[in-house]
Amino acid sequence: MEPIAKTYQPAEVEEKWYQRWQEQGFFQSKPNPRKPAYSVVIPPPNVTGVLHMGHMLNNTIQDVLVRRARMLGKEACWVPGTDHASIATEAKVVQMLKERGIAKTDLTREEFLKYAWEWKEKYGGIILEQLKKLGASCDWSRTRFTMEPDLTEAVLRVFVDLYQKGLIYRGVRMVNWDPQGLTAISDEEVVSKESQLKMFYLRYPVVGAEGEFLTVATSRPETIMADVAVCVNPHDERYQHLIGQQVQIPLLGRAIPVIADEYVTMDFGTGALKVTPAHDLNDYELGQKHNLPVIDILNDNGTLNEKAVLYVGQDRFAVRKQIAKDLDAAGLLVKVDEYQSILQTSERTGAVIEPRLSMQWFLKMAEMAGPALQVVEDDRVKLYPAKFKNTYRVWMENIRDWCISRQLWWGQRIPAFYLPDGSFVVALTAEEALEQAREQSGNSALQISDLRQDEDVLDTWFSSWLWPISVFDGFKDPDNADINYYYPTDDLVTAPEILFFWVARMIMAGLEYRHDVPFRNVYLTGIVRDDQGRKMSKQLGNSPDPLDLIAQYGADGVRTGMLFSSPAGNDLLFDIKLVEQGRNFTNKIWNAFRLTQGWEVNAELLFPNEKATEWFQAKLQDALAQLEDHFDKFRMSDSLMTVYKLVWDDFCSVYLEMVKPAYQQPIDPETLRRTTGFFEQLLKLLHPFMPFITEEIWHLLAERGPKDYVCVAPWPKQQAVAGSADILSNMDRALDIVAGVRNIRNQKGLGPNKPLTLAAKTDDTALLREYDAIIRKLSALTEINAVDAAPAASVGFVSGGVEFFVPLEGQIDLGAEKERLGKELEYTQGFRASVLQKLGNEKFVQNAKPELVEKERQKLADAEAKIAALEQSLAAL
RNA sequence: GGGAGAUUAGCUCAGCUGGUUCAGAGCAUCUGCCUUACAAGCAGAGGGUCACUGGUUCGAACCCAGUAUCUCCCA
Repeated sequence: MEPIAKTYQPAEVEEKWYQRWQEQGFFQSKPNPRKPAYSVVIPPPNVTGVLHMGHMLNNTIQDVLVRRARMLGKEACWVPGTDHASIATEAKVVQMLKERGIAKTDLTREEFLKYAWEWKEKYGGIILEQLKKLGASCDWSRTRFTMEPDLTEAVLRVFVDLYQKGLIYRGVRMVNWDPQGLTAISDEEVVSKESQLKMFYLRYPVVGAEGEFLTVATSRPETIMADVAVCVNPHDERYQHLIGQQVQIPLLGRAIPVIADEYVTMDFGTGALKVTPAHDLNDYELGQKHNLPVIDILNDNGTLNEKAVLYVGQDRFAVRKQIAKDLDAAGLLVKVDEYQSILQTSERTGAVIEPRLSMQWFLKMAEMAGPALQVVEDDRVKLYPAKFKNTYRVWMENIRDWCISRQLWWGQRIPAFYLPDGSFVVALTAEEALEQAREQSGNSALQISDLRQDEDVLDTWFSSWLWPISVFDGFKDPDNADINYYYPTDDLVTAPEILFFWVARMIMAGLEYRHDVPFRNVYLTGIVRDDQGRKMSKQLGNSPDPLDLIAQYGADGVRTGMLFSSPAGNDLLFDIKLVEQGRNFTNKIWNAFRLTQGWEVNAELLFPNEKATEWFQAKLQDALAQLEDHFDKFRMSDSLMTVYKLVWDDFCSVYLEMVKPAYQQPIDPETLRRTTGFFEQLLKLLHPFMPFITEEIWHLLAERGPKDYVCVAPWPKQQAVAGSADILSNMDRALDIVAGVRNIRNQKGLGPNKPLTLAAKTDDTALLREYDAIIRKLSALTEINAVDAAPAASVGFVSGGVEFFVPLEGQIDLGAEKERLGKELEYTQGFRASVLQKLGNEKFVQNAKPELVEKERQKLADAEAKIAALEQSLAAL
């Protein structure tokens, strides 16, 4: 047999096992009426994206849940896929074309889409391949894409349906315009950024009052050409005389009225607000209220149009700089202040958002929000951590209509068809549209070519909100076996930032189209940050490449590293040390395997390890119960930590040390059998976290049948161990004695193997006799004796209320020993005093639970025994 | 400006319905060890006025009020 490597080599085994799992079809799922279903849909990543640390965390958690469910005997189904990410993908395609010298405007829609699909075929799905490296146990045969034909059809049907229900409408609204992406985006796609801005103070000459000015503060001087009024607070004494007068727009000279409205804050700026309805939402509302006109001076791309009169064709930011100079030159600029404010930017392109009036499609939210809030309030959908329930409620109660149209080509084209007269019909196909159009217009001569389909596409989230239904073909075939079996799905793992974008809307769609929630539990992960708490980003360059990490530390190491510090909902401060710790853990497991692997069996030997195996069995069951509890509460890092400590501390540091034979000595068959059994149990518990190494060792540990993989092994069952509590506490006492001896070895600088003896001052020697072999083995003692008094020249310690002594001829510092015992005595006396005080308190004795009072009495008795013992020891010195 | 949450060891976090002298884990730290499974390791140790101030209670990290600081969401 080849020697086994001293350190675990993940690269060699990961590829192999992932391939075997797939060959065996372990990840593939189909409805099985004899098993309970467990389903998860992946939050579809952007089809052209690459794996980042956030994906790693998110998908590791999903895989842990799915693998455990599979082992629990459920029909586990994890559906993978990607979304088409319209803005992001279109931007990338536009960029690619630009590099080839092609402008989007040179292409027809069809030509552009051809390029886009080409791009998607080339780069799409890379991320799914990367997930395999992580070990993700998705059913790849079910991979879906939000723009594939079936899912597109689902989207269009839903659009038509909601339109017919009167929930979708078309209207002019102030939208968030992305001048770079050249599209409207929804409120949820706007990112507010704290920024240092400049506040310009401009003079507006008062009409008919030579030399008098009204000073207005604005951060956007380039929009003055779109001003239609200046507004002051009606109670502002400074401006009373101006209300109803007119002022001139600086440079431009156009006269606009001074109006009054309580909306204006008197102590912000100068208390005079320029009103620009076309370019600010609040101004728009103010304009509506006061019947003011709307002057839109911006083009789609953020340059000024001819309505601006000045600076036509220049970009808004260039104009801002220029106009400031020009105003200053004209003596109309009073001053410029720096101030902190919020800048709205596009989540997709990073461009500064322009509030802009335009015709868009909207989905009414009010009707759908009510039920979607209710199911979360009722815990029919549970959020983890629960604090997000509040956030969710606030949002749902203040929800606004959803702008679902995007001025892009990459996406599902809105199935609205315009008639020559400007009216429109909504239908799934052009043929149906034609039929409707003929009926609506009364013109039976209309042809398809007379209809013009809406140019816009639908928001990507308008596809993703259907995901839990559409991946199971629940729209195409609402009564099919898959949807009936897998829906509602069980758990959804995603980031809190898309709670509204996506989670809330999936709930709405689920209730609308399946009359049931889309999932029962939503686990919200935190954001992966670097060790300084900064969000990981490409720009900062503070994000490691996940695939490099896997190559370097192994997928199992990376997975556990990510989970070590990721309590639900909290951000994860990523530190490479965590991954190292994960890698070290794989190595620990590997070496435990090497140890047992090296044992030679001697069939003649008797079984000497009853106590040790009985204890580990109890310990394992204890840990299993804790583990189940953590899993039930979605406490992933606690689950992992429970297994980590069970394996490292209890199995490796204690159990294996208790049972392992002396160097080059053979082992008895029963110990080997039981140890191997324990190891198998541990591999099962470890498997969801560390799929690769566990599969590797599983197969090295024993000859396995063709279908015998830990990946599909049954999860250990909880079973009561008779006398478990005593077994555990007795061993704790024994191990505490071991620690006492080891501590003395350390303090006195004795080596770990120097033969020592131990004397115990007690009459109750039952425990010592029972655990004699274990204590002696773990602390390298030749013998343990019961004594009546402290042996001369010995160092002592107290454990479990009993005094122990290690005789050490000529190596004791009497003074230090006295001091130590004195401290111990002092502490114990203090402890007794506090217990006495409690027991002396009549109200305590009356009010507290009887078993609590009894416990206190026991503590008192223990303390008194200990004090007596310590006093004797001190006297003996 | 409105709302939510947080503040426990150097760091990241547990601490369930108040009840082991004011408390736990992992990592980090310190000390000693290359003791043939593992130095990616072993053994041991130290470390906290539970943000602050009051209150309720026989008893408070835990409940209440206020203060401070931080984070997130919304405007």
